[in-house]
Amino acid sequence: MNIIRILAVDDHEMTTLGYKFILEDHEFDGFKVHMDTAKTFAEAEQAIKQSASRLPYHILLLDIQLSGANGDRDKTGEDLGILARQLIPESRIVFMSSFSDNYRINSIMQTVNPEGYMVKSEIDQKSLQAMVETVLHTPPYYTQKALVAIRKKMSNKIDLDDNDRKILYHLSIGTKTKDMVNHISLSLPSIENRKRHIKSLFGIEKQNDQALISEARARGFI
Amino acid sequence: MNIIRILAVDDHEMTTLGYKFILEDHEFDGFKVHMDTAKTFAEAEQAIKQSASRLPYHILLLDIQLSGANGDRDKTGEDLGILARQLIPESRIVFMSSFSDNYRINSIMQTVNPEGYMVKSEIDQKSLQAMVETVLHTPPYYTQKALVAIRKKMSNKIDLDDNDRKILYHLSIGTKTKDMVNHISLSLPSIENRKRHIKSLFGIEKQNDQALISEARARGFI
DNA sequence: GGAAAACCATAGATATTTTATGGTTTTTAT
DNA sequence: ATAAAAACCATAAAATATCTATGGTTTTCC
Repeated sequence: MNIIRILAVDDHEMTTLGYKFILEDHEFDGFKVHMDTAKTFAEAEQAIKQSASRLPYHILLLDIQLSGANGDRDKTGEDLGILARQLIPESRIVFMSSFSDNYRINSIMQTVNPEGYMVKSEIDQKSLQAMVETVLHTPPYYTQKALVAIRKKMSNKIDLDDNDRKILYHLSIGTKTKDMVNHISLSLPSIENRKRHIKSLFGIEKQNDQALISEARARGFI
Repeated sequence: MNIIRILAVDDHEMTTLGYKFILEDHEFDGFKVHMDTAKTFAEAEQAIKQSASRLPYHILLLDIQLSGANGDRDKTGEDLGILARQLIPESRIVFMSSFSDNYRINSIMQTVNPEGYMVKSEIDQKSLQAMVETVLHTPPYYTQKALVAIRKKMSNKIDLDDNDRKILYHLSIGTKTKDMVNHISLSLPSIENRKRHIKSLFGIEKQNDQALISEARARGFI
């Protein structure tokens, strides 16, 4: 009987335990699952590094938000994914996203290009098992809400460049426009111009930042 | 018992008949299917227009390639989709694509943004029925191979503008570079420059058109 | 081998984007 | 309510990027 080795990473231990019980107990066709778990970025990082030199994990289940010890600017599951792609490229990577992470899907599709993407509210016993099968044999596996987000992205005709996206990102986290010059290599008037330009692309000329943020969110940019 | 009205369009009559038998015979939960069929762009166009003024179709199943009477430059299922979105915006649109149409998926996602996309080789009784249910209740519905194509698109970091895509398209249909000036409003040196530029984006500097075409295909641009 | 097409390089012309500057309007905090 | 901060807007000059004309070299294809 083959063993499929999975590493599940989530800062809520109950979550990874749930994955573990469901998948280790299930009778797959031709293999059994063995699951390791990690609660923090550091733990996961070490597990991935160790596995790289010995037995690489077949599947990584990565939570996106990892509330680490040191409060604010933490490493995320996305960073773990990028690391794993380098160290164990043959592993299948699946993101376990909460709804609020959904705006990240675009970035994650480009930086990690995961074999699977599940929105947590849609995860149950059946979908977990189906995910493992699909990801091993015929990736990708996306849950319905992930598909909705992906469809929204794909149908979007407007393409913003990197600076535009940075502006929207900083707006979304409350950075003041005048302070963006410290994070984006553009002058203040340029940033203002770009904001105006994006607003016109979005069809919300002459409106304020709040309108821009909510429109950008509705369009899946943030 | 509610009636779900579907229009299926395909130049192979057997195909639409297959859809019709499968879906009209099946016992859905709370509704029955009534299906009309059309073999040509013109027939489908008329059916859509008529339905717009009376009872709009709930679902449209559109083949992409419609070999019409007049040989070459025919209207495609994509054009039908665009038309239908205007005339009966409440209808759900599902494309039935053969594998060779797959490069169109990007364009179709932007021009029509269909509720479903099925690759024909993956269509069977079960998937057809699942598609109807999903598209009515929680779109979108994509088959596995469609997902693979979508994933490829999403993970692609390189964004080419309209002129770049036109150049690749014309290359793919065998237009000579020097003749592209008749189809694209750029000078010859510009087109040459852009080809060089795209090649460098693709990491195939100093290679010929053949390499460019196959790389563009591999990356899902054509 | 010769013609056609693809490919490459340079420099001037165009177009776009950025920036500096100086101002007006809106928001925010007290 | 008012003063300060930030957002917003407009203009013109500067900097960049893109396009084009031209002329040449290499590759491809009969």
